[in-house]
Amino acid sequence: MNYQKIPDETIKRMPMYLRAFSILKTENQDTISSSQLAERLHLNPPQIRKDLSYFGAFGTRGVGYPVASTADQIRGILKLDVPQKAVLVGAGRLGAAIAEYPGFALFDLNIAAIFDNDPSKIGTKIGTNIVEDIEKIDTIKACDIHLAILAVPADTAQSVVDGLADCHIKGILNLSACYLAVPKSIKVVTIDLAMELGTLPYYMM
Amino acid sequence: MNYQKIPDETIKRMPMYLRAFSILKTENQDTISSSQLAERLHLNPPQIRKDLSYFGAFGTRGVGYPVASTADQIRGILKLDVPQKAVLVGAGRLGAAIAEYPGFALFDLNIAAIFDNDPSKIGTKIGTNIVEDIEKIDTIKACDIHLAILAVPADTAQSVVDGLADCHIKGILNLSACYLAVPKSIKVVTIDLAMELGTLPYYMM
DNA sequence: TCGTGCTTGTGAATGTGAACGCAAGCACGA
DNA sequence: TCGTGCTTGCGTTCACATTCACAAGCACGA
Ligand SMILES: NC(=O)c1ccc[n+]([C@@H]2O[C@H](COP(=O)([O-])OP(=O)(O)OC[C@H]3O[C@@H](n4cnc5c(N)ncnc54)[C@H](O)[C@@H]3O)[C@@H](O)[C@H]2O)c1
Ligand SMILES: NC(=O)c1ccc[n+]([C@@H]2O[C@H](COP(=O)([O-])OP(=O)(O)OC[C@H]3O[C@@H](n4cnc5c(N)ncnc54)[C@H](O)[C@@H]3O)[C@@H](O)[C@H]2O)c1
Repeated sequence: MNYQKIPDETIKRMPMYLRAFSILKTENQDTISSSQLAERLHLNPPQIRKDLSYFGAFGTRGVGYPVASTADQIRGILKLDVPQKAVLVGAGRLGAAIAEYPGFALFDLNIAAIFDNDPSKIGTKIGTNIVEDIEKIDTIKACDIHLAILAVPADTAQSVVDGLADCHIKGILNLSACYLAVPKSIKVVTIDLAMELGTLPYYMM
Repeated sequence: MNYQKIPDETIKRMPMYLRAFSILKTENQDTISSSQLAERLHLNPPQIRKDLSYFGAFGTRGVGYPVASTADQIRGILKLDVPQKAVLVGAGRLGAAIAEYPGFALFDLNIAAIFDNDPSKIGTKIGTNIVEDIEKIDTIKACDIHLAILAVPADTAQSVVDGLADCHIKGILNLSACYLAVPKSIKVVTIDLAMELGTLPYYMM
């Protein structure tokens, strides 16, 4: 048994690799070397080789990585080889932008349901979904949905999460500026745009 | 001279500390210990002490950190002690959500101008700003604006950035999924929501 | 004025990830 | 069939970040 823990940083880069390989496929390039790929992504070639080698030997020495099959491998690793459904909670400004964003399709991630608690929003259509009442969040249990995107105000985020935890949700993308307490079985990624913008002035001369 | 390079990871946490201290101030708590703060932010106490100590000794042994003055110190470190203006390029779905988001105010970050290239958007009002023609991006040179938020399609992002580089912009928050080539004087932070969501299925059992 | 208790500040140790350099080994042509 | 050139895979080294452990030192009360 040659088990080795895979660095989180490697996992974070995998979708970038998948995107690159997907694009290469549309360009009809059938192999790519680590140095060519590194140039595209602005990484170092050894970084890419090490990352991919954590999951096995995908490349051919002297040639490079076969585009199509490596893309399939990465999709399998990330569990993106089957379409994944996500629920969006919070149909506000940011939620609406996300609901209409076509860019998730590249990863076969689909927003399959939208919930809000504002009566004026419930029943309206955003993208291909009708906004439903957050009280009925239980209905997603029957829908094979395991991802959630959270675009509600920070002070209500925790209560929404508590509800999601009972609905087989296993991954949450949290867009509000708060810590979320979740059972260990749920993975949370928090993105706080204001905080990211707040670091920038520091680097100015 | 006791110069020491400050870890990037420390800088990333500073806005979090600033937010916490700002909130504590509104709660009329005048000192806080590293362990109390750690509990709020779900960090380890030594992490907080080390981070803050990179910038000097703000705390009092036996007591903790004085809320008001430490907040001021952090604001100074992050250059958020003076209001910072940002320009938003791309008044689409995501851009509009950001333009109307009040959460930047906590850090005294203000969106002072919005640009787009779509004639149907130019002239319309979003939040407190009128959308202007991207051709006139030069006008920001006179406005003391050094931050930019980029919410344009990935394939036009680089051309917009080339224009911004001539306009005294020193920091860019890039929301599209692409690498941006910039002079060394400009700091870029890229956030790709699709990529972040794409990592989540990996962690599912 | 002095002692006690508490929390900071910080060097040292540990852990984690990035970069390097080279042996392994496939493809291809002679 | 064998040699050459190229690129991977990976052990090792290096750099960075986190955690630990404890001395330093302020506040407060006796
Ligand atoms: N808009 C941005 O650019 C931006 C930037 C950074 C962070 N954020 C964060 O993203 C989150 C959403 O931002 P927004 O601008 O879309 O806010 P918003 O107020 O426009 O939308 C919030 C939505 O959540 C709904 N909601 C409130 N409580 C709910 C509940 N208990 N259950 C279900 N739905 C509920 C509201 O009805 C509303 O539709 C906030 O936490 C905000 O801090 C937004
Ligand atoms: N909406 C989301 O949830 C989401 C999520 C992740 C990433 N993104 C990324 O953010 C960016 C914007 O997304 P969006 O959903 O707002 O797209 P959008 O198409 O709604 O908006 C893009 C805007 O940019 C403008 N534009 C195009 N070229 C321009 C130019 N040269 N100069 C100035 N303006 C120009 C367009 O007129 C449009 O108003 C895209 O790169 C997208 O990939 C969006």
